[in-house]
Amino acid sequence: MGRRSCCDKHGVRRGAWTAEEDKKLINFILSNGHICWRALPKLAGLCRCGKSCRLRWINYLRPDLKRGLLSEAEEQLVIDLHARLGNRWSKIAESFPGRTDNEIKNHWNTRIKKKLVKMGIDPVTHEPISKPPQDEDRSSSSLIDKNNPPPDHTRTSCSRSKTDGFTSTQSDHISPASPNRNSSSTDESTFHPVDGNLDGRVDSSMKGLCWDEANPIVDASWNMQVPSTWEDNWPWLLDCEDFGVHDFGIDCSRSMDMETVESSTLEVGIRH
DNA sequence: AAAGATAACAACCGCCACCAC
DNA sequence: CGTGGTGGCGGTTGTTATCTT
Repeated sequence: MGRRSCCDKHGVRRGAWTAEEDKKLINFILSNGHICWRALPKLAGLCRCGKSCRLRWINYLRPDLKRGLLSEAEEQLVIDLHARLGNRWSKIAESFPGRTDNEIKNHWNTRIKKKLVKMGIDPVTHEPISKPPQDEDRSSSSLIDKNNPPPDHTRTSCSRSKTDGFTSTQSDHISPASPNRNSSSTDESTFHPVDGNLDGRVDSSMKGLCWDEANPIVDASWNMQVPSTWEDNWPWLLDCEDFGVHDFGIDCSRSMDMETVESSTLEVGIRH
């Protein structure tokens, strides 16, 4: 509709973030929170667009991020949630404290998808591909009951519509129950992770995998843990030898009393 | 050891929802 | 109510790392 992108492309850096930029961003957010993503780059002295800063922070710099590969249990839960929610990665990511939607999405696209195909399961429909593998161990994947087909996410490209959820740009067989991140009618309102199914039925593969607040599969160490030191949370930044850690006021955060850090990080956490 | 293929992941883009005015 | 700004989401691409030949 002709609206300009959030950032003009002139004078705005793109591509991989440098350690220096990371430090500036971390430093600024820890000190001030992110007041306004659009204004942040200027205030933090970054030649980036706000969107880019937000993404970098959320996907990579947040202190509460878990790193490393998804565990088997996490992977299985992704599969189960995907079967129910479709490609709504942010919703799926909500069940994985410390993981980002981007991370889960990437993991899905690069690993889980292939894994499922190997197992003879269509990663889109979660149905067996063509002839169902008779003797294959299907316990490790949650196949959806034929009477309760999974949400249709056969589209490879879709746009979201205010009124009817997804509008297909490639596939025209959209089921009415298609996932719609805006409508709470079909899934999130009725899907109870603990129950493990849309209507409370527990599919066998979900037993023992259901998200349980009391016994989360993933640890709960994501609650905006306050970094005690820079080395603890952003150790890779210290590897950069092009500039000193102290060049960007990092030291001030180190000496920042914990109350300040706590309030600022808490603020960041609360805002989202 | 080098080249090509593949996998993994960070980052970007475009669209949409929400909100303030 | 309409418009514009902003944040958030999902799809896609680009780059780097790893594996294979």
